[in-house]
Amino acid sequence: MGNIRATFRSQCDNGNAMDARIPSSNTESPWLPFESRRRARDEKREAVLRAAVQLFLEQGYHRATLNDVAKRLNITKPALYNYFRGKDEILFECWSIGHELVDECIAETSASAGSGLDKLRKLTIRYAELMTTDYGKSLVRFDLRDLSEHNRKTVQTAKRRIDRAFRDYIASGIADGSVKPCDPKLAAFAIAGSLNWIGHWFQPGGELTGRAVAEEFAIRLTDGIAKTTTRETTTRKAAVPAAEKAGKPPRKGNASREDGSEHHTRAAAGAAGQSKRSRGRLR
Amino acid sequence: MGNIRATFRSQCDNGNAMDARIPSSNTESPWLPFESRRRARDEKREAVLRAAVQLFLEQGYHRATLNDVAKRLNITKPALYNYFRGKDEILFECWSIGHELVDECIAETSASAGSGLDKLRKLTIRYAELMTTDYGKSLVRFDLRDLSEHNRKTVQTAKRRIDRAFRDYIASGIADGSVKPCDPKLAAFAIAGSLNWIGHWFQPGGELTGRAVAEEFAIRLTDGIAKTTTRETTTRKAAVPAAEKAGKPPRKGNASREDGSEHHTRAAAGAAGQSKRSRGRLR
DNA sequence: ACTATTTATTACCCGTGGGTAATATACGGG
DNA sequence: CCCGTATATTACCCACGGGTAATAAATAGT
Repeated sequence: MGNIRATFRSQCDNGNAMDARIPSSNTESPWLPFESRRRARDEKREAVLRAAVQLFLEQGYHRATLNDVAKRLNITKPALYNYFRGKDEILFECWSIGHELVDECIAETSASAGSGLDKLRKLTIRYAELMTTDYGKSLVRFDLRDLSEHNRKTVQTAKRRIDRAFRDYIASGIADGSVKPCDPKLAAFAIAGSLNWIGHWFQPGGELTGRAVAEEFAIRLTDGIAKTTTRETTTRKAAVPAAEKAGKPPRKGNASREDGSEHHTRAAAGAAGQSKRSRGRLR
Repeated sequence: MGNIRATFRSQCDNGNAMDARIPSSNTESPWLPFESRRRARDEKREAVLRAAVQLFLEQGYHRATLNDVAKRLNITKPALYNYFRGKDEILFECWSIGHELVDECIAETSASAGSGLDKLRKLTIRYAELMTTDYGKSLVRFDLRDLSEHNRKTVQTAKRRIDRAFRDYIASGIADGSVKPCDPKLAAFAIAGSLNWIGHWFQPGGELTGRAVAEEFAIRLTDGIAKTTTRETTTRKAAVPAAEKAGKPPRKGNASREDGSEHHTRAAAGAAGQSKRSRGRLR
């Protein structure tokens, strides 16, 4: 039955020519079928996450099995446990990467100059574009309840932080006169909801590029509350910065290390990278 | 272990006083603990659906088990199979009810007079309010991929119909001058996305009523594309019409009735009720 | 009352899939 | 060259939950 020895290699024929790191479906496996398996640990870890997030999005978290994930990487299920404590931790890490990317967007936006409306637009366009990527979709397509208690709290906190950013920009926009008076809470819900929904319908192969959707939405969503209706060409900048490697293995270990919560820095490229990633669960 | 004989009755102490039918979390079971179990078949069927949709929303489809559903109704799992062919069919029926409700909204809106913008606003407010109900949430919180091939197609078709309604109203609004020129497709995505997201965050117990959210969203979302910015008090009408009973049992039967697709009419109260519900799957 | 039909119950099956134990192979350093 | 560590494999466990078979209780009809 098993014995999937060589005979693979399958979809690993795109040679190289990739420098963009995180967001972009980077489908190649560091595990070449049966020989030459060395490579930095973190690259493998990230490869697992890339495969996992793709599968979770394609099939849904519950339908996608760890065997599926492993198969896509030319390895077997137990090998995954060298890098993660369990399925839900993989899910959490996908979520974490998404949140780091959002935090970068927020940090950059907050650091920039401009009115409240300017910032709202800037965040909107960045957030929208993020929603067209795999890790961005993670933020809205996965179910909080699949996480452990501890990790769920972490994610909830992060989500609140995002919501806060939208509200703050709107509120400051009202204060500086760039935004019409309105309830920041509901307005934020309306805008963020529309953006989040992108993660449900956007398909990378479609007629629309992520950038195009982002720009259109930025105009459409902010026009309703802007004091002066603008149809400007929005700011143009680089897509998303790369992520540099760091951190160390989770190690399950037979010596019961209870509640080991360690950190894994994934520095931002341009802005202040205070993005951490906590690991470990109690079980 | 088992032997859950009497000793129940639990949460069945709200006496009566219920007349509102479908949308409104109507938590009471026609199966009183162990005596007097008669009642029309369809009422039981609907009670199953009410319990199921609540549980699916609370816990998520995959975490909620049929035992959970049954327990909430004071019955046991196999009893559910008197009314449904399987778990995924229950899910589908929840979806179907939601779609019938949407179809009613669309039908009423289309039948009404007014500009494209008027219709867009009318649909928006109704749709938003629907998203605050259990069956409305079904439309956006459940996963298509949990359905059988056949049922999935049905739902997809229905979803396209909804999308079409939004686009058509926007397009006709552009034609009659009530809406600013824009891409109907993207504008519809933006509005519907925002509305759909309500189904993810709205909690009935919160500070906001469904009606309040609906009215605020109707203004907020259409202001961006309206030619004349209005802050009108939106139309006031009755919530949602009742549903009358009809149809007949699915019956699994040991005589293999392959591919039995029957219909179950659920007439609308005010508008033309062409809402059908197809049943059966191939397996 | 007896019987047929519907509707529920108890007891069970079994596929699936997350997770683990034991083990084999590669790698790196002294 | 050999040993320790990291990393992978094979083979297994077992809980969970959807679904079914056999059966019992209730209901309706005559």
